[in-house]
Amino acid sequence: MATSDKTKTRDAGKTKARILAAAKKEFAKHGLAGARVDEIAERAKANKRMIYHYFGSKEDLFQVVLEEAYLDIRTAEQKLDLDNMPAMDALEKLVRFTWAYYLKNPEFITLVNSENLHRARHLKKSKLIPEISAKFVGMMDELLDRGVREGTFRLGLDPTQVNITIAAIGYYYLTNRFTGSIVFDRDLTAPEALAARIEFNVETIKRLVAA
Amino acid sequence: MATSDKTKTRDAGKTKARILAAAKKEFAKHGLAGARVDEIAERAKANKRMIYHYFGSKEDLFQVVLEEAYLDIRTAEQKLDLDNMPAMDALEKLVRFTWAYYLKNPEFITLVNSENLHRARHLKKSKLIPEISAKFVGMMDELLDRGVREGTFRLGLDPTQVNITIAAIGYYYLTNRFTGSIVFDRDLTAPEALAARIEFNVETIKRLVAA
Amino acid sequence: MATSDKTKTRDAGKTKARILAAAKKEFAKHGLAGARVDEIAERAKANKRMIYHYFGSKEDLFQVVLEEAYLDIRTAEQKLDLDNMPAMDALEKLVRFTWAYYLKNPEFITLVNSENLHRARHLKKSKLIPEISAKFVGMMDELLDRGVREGTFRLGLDPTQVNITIAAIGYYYLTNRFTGSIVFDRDLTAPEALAARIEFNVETIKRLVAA
Amino acid sequence: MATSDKTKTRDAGKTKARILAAAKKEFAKHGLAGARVDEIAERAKANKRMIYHYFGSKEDLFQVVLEEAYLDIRTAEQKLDLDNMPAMDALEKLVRFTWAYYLKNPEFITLVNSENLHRARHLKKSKLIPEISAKFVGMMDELLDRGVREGTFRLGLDPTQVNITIAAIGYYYLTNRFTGSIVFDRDLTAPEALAARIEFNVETIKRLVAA
DNA sequence: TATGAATGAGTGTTCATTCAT
DNA sequence: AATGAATGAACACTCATTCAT
Repeated sequence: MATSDKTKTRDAGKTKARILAAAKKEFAKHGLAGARVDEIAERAKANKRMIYHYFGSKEDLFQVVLEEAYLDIRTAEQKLDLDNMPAMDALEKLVRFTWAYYLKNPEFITLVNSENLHRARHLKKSKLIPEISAKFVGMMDELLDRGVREGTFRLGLDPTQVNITIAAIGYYYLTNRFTGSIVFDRDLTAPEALAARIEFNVETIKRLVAA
Repeated sequence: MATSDKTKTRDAGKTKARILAAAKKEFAKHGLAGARVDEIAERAKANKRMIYHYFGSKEDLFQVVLEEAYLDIRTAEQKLDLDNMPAMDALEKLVRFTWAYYLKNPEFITLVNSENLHRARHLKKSKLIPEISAKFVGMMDELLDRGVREGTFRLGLDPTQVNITIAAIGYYYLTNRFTGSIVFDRDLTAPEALAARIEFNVETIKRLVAA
Repeated sequence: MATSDKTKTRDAGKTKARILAAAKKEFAKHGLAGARVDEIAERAKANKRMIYHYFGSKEDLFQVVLEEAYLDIRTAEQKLDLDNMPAMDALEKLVRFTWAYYLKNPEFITLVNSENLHRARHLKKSKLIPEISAKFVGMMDELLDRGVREGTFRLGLDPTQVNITIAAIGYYYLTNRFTGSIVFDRDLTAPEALAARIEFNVETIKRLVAA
Repeated sequence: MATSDKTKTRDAGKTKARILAAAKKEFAKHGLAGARVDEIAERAKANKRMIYHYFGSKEDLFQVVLEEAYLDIRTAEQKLDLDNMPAMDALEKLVRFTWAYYLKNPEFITLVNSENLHRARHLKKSKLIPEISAKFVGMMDELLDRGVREGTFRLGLDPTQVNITIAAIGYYYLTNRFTGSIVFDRDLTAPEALAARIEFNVETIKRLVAA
């Protein structure tokens, strides 16, 4: 009788998940400093006290949100199955995936920006991130090697630089699309503009690695 | 002797300038939400009241700081004198300049990030920005045209995409160097790392535009 | 023992009531502009934050205080039971009641003065006031009609003018008793002075309506 | 040569007068607490420092404004020349004058209200006010005596009560016209409403004093 | 597990007043 | 006589966090 009519509450896992989802939105929208704990609680339809119960503090909550964000993108990348196609195709697939992921998960970019404003203070404390990052880095190592062997990639490319560049040309466009739309006097957020950008990016990367 | 140790006071222009400089640092360090008006006042050795006297509000001050930042980079770009050299050299010069400017003025990046978090709310109100942006955009238009005429650039390149890409590969690296250093397990801020990155970027852009 | 000395805490209703009572005093004493939120909090032995939690803002709090004040006097008037006596007696009763109410609730006058300084900005937003005012206005309509039927009141009296006049001769005396005491060089606040005034007012109204 | 092109400035008397006029408006509009010294300075097109130079402080300025206000109405009353007509006519003339004065000088009412909120703190310090008030009070003494002698006024009327009542029925209506318009669901500020009120007031006073 | 009430230290902003010229 | 710059105390309001149940 006690819990029967309150299935929403009294369920630790769900409450925690709702808080996390709400926090992700709030942190993405306003950054760490601008985010409001009250707002997170309300959005999560959870009592504010629960946030402290489960996560300890606003900053700790931010760290968990951030870790989850990285975990999510890295997991998705692992599922790309890039090994069963020519290296050049695999690379294009990765470029398109990265762009699509940023588009579908705009919080990722804002969270990372916030974290960099804080000089990666929270990420440094994480034990999870280095682990999952290693796999991601290894992926590009192998891909570039394979491309060289296949004769389509040039030799001597630094995998980290390539990785960063792939991220950069998508990430920068999206995070700066608001100021960019003013500077370039053009709606960078329009569907056609987005479509044009990804094609341009694919071309950029292909030319970058081409043998 | 009387005024020697108080040269700072009773000079509206200087006080305003000190406030602006202090605000630039504070906003760059903590973002709009995280910045503290008290801190700005203290750093500027000015009375907090003066900030409101000269700038109206924290947000208005942010807008002025942002405008000044854009004005500064656009002014510096205009001084590059790119017309008196082959287009490919001019492009490389621009890439190197952009990178150097970001490095020397790290606030620029953080301010722009902050502004994008706020969806360019302040830039939209500015009358100055569209004006100075137009010139900047025109510069690339002409450069690409000339490169094509000189036979070194390929045809059909979108100047805006090129501009964005030049900014992206520098900006992203720098704004994300803290999380990046963890993800890639490598000190991206080390002088050698910076040197390597700019060379990589020059290569990237050259390959992008090459005929 | 546990809760005995802290009965005030952890009771939303009581806290709210304490804030309202404190606000009434503070607003009455200093007006809207002169009132201090800190002072209200202290007087209410409540945290300042609670004021904003329950009432939103200083102005909103003022509006609630004002509404309560009007509600209180209108409720008290409804209890007068003026129907079971000759109209002239009823009118006198109302005059005496109004005076007594002003005397016992000096905040009412000051609050209304404050609100008029602000051109009824807050009252305009209220949905409650028009409702309760209608009943009050109707009361005088009926009373004057009855007085005419009973042959003691003259015909053609405007109920609103009578109402205003009854209020005026009491309200003005009390709100201006401080400057009045100087101008007339006489202590208008002395008990005898008050007693004399109400008798004079009864006479004034009786002569005003007499057939 | 020095002052020729600056006739506005460098004239102590005029600056003082402009400050006084501006202060009257500002105090009338916002009360003592709500009034802003900056606003007064701006309205007077005077330097803020001048206010302190001439008047010492915000409160002292308020006192001067208040004294001037009382001085003005009392002076105007003295000019009414009530002796050369029947007492009843003189009384009516006074009632109409008082109403007209309030209407034409709405600041008077608001200033007096403000002063009463402060329990006549400033008026108490004035040496001027008791003097000029005495004459005003004496006027009614004589008028009532004469009315009795002429056989139109009843005996035993307290001049102070009559004075207060004449003021009350005009003052209250005007000061409370904003809340009144809501309570009585009628525009008390309309020209017709004002015209109706003064006639009602004349009737009220005539009936009050009638033999 | 969950909650609504409560808090103290800020946080942006405003104000009357004084300083230096 | 007049001014623009500057100030410190206060003000309305907010926030992350804890208490009591």
